Amino acid sequence: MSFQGPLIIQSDHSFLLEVQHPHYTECRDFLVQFAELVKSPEFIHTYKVSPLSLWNAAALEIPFHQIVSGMEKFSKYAIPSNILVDIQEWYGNYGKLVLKQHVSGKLFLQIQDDSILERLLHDESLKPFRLEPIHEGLLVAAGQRGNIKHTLIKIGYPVKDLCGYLSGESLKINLCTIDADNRPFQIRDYQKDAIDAFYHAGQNTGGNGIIVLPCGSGKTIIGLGVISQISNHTLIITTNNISVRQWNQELVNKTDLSNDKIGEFTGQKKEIQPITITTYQMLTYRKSKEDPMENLELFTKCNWGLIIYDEVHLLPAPVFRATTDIQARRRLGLTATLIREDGKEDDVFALIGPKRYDLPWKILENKGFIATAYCTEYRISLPSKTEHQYAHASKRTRFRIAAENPKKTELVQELLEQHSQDQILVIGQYITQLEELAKKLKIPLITGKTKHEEREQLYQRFKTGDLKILLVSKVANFAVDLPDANILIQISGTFGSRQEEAQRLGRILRPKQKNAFFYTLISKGTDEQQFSSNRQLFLVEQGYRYQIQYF
DNA sequence: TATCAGGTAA
DNA sequence: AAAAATACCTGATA
Repeated sequence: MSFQGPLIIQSDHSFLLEVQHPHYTECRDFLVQFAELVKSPEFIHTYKVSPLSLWNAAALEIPFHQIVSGMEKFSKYAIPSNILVDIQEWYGNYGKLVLKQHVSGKLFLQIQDDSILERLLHDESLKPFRLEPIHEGLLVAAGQRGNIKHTLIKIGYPVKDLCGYLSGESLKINLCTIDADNRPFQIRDYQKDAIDAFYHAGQNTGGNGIIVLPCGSGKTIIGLGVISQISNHTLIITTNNISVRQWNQELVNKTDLSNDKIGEFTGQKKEIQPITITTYQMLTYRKSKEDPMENLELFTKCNWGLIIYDEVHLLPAPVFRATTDIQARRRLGLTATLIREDGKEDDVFALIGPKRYDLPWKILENKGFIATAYCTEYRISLPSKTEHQYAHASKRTRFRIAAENPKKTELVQELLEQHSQDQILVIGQYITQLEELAKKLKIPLITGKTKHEEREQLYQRFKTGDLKILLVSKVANFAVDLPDANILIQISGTFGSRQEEAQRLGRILRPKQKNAFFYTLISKGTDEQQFSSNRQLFLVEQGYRYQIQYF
């Protein structure tokens, strides 16, 4: 073949992709199905395949031959022989271990591959389970359903769990065709697809797993759809109180459920109803480390037919432990990124489930469901005085000095003038930096300390367009009720959080007539530049290109 | 009954 | 490697 592919596949499982190549986009869309982007400098992007990335591909039923033929099509050179062997093994490992109910009342771990069986029998970490070898597999105590899956994934073997689910208390729920505000309501095609993917993955009874969708694409709607399809008592767990209220509103607004069937279990209210919405903190609260988690015990007694984990990428460690014990309940995880900066992706995979549905951001953009966004990274030199300070600073304080580069103020001013007709959010990481900027530019600032009443007032003024610029701290990461804007200027952010960057871009993606612009400001040649490129990885993977400017 | 300050956790 | 925000509780105040 005379075709020179854009992809260099290396034997260390890294895939190098040429950005300038005419087939770049096509190849990127192919790679994101089973690989993860780890580096994205200007000309060559590095992807890596891992067992987990291939298990997710296998769970999504992306055919293996499609992965191989894609690699052959895009590869510039011959594919190293170990790569094909490795990815086939990883991909193939999903589904090799199947967990089923056994007549004895125990669980049957079916293993078709004798060499795997042999390995498991001698593995130290499996000793405590006292597994009993029988024909074609092992018997496991019924109470160990979660633990065994968790332990096995840590040694490289994902389990396909076919033990089924408890039916849960039933409750008829239907979605409305006209919402409470008298507007027609219809579920979108991709939302329907996501609901179906989840439902059919569990032997057509609704199963377990994760749906990944961009910010602003209506994840709550998908939650409602799944609830109505399963029509069982449901526990919804979210990250904060505002989000609890939002779920409640959406349920009232778009389903035929009466108010008294929906309960909020938070610091303010302690209701448990057929549909109960609570927070992760409430669930795992205890007075001291020695006390039991009373709320959790309270909830495990209920006969839920479905548990929804909102923003599943933020799921805290104690909830993992709790989830281990409720493997017989249907579980739906919702998220925009699925990336965790703490590397616990495999815990999510084992205990909540594999990815069942994923929709690239650019596809939604093309269909007009989210706004077209342009990202720019401004690299700003340090003033000579600060440069000197930076050079002599300890590694700890360096990041902060770079983040608080005083020249950022000038650029912010310039950008504000350029976009005088737009709704602009300025987001920063450090309160002192934000306060200074607020004073200099005479813009209102919202931080964690701002009273709720004052926040609402500012949000309201911003919504009506009376106020065109708003300065916000990290509250923006959690504030679900933050009004929409079309320009976002990021003056500093958390070390290398890909998740945060994605969330922030999501702030300006609600569809509107105007295009969205995302500016991220960093100090040239400092540690901040390194962190910044890490932050951008997820969005680059999704097809966003950061234009580099110098200031 | 509601709201606020203060402390703790993760 | 570090700062900020959140949500829980308790107890005081109105």
